[in-house]
Order: sequence, then structure tokens, then C-alpha cells
Amino acid sequence: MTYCKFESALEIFVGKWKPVILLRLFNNGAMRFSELQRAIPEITKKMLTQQLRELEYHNIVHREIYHQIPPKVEYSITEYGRSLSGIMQAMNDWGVTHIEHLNQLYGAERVGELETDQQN
Amino acid sequence: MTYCKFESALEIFVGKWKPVILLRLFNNGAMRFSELQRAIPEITKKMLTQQLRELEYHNIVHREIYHQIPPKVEYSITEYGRSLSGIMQAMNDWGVTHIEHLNQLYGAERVGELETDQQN
DNA sequence: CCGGATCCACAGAGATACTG
DNA sequence: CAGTATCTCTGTGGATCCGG
Repeated sequence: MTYCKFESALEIFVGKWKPVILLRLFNNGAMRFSELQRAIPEITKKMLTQQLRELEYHNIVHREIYHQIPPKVEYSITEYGRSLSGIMQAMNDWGVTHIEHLNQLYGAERVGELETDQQN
Repeated sequence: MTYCKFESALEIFVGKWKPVILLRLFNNGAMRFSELQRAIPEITKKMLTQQLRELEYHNIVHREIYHQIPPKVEYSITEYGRSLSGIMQAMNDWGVTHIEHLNQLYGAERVGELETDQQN
């Protein structure tokens, strides 16, 4: 039973898209729904909505609705969500360090550098 | 295109069970299939096999087969896999720090402490 | 008995509309 | 613009079977 909470912890931000979404929000600060969509082209609206709602439920992400036409909704990392920065940083660092290995695996076309800082 | 490799990086250890499996292997060193099964009761043999094969494919986990009866197969973190220790550590630390918050969310029955060290 | 492989059932993810 | 609704299809869970 010693690991049960570790698994609960994982549920909060593990999922196919949550880390990717969080990285964007960590690096860019508040982002609109459409901005996130453009930043993560492979994700569908449905998944984006769903994952954001879950993150909001877990108090990782804040959802700010601007009642105007056309509608505008902004998402941002909450104060509590910032506690995940260590994990995000570790994942980011790992990605940076192991790009070559990944390239070997996937025969990568281009080596994009990953954001390492967290402004805002 | 700056984030593409971050996502590739995630692919390697994202999956419903991979982080949990990795935590076990990080903390316990080499483990038999049945040991992993007992350590993660909720996982099915099928999923355990599948996830381990994927981890093996990505060179994160090593599979050692002992040709004997009854059969014995041991899994361990590869040298390359050890590079994930930073991420595992960060996730583990986060889980430890935020147990109370998790308890509030899930109305936890018992607060199990998480492994923090990585002997072996 | 151990470490799987295989088959079936279902829930969640992906794709494509449509709406306030 | 920021989502829903709907349908399809992959991935997950469960049970059983198998070779050593």
C-alpha cells in the first residue's frame, strides 16, 4: 500500500496530453483555447477540452472566461499547479539530453530545442 | 516544431502503467514478472507484459530470461533507463509533498509514505 | 506452477460534424 | 471562438489457454 498515493499523484497529470498541455502553459503563461490548439496540432478539441477540465478539477489549471463575442477563454497554471514545475523541468531536461537517442529511434527530421526556462 | 521532441520523450514512458512499473524497478532493482504482479495488484498480466515489452523496446528496461523450470524472467532498469531517474525522483517527491492535498481530493483511507531513495 | 499468448468485451481516444 | 454531439476505432481489462 506504500505506493498507492504515487499512483494517485500520477492520475493528476499523467495522460497522453496533460504534460504537453502543461508545458505550454508553463512556458507561455495564460493561453486561449485556440492558442493551445494551434500549439498542439495533433490534439483534438474534444481531448483538449477534456484534459483541461480534468486539470481544472484537480486545481492545476485555472479557467478564465471572458463573456464577450466572440467568446474568449484563457487557461493558466494555478499557484498549486506551479508545484509541478519540478516534474515538468525534469521531463524537459530529459528530452533535451536525449534528443539524439530519440532521433536514432524515430529517424528525426529536425532537432528542435526545448524550452528550459519558465518565464511568467 | 520546438516541442516535438518533448512529446517523443513522453511517448517513451507514458502509458497507464509505465511510471508505476518504473518506480518499482527503480526502487527494487531487478524484479521477476510475478514480483511486479504482486507489487502492482491492479495490473493484469496482459498489460504488465505489454508495457514491459514497450519499455524493453525503448531500451529503458532489460529482460533477463533464466531457462529453468519453473521459468524465471527478471526485469531491470537499463543504464539508459537510469537517465529517467530525475523524472522519477521529481514525480516521487511531488507525490510525497502533496499527499495531504490528494487525501482531501480522494478522501484517502491511509497515508502511505512513498519511497524516496534509490538504492541499487 | 511461471510467464506469457490469445480471444472477447468494453471504455476511452480520434475524426468529423454541428451549435451558442 | 470555444466548445458539444456523434460515430468509429484503438487501447485496456478480463478470462482462458498453453508450453516448459
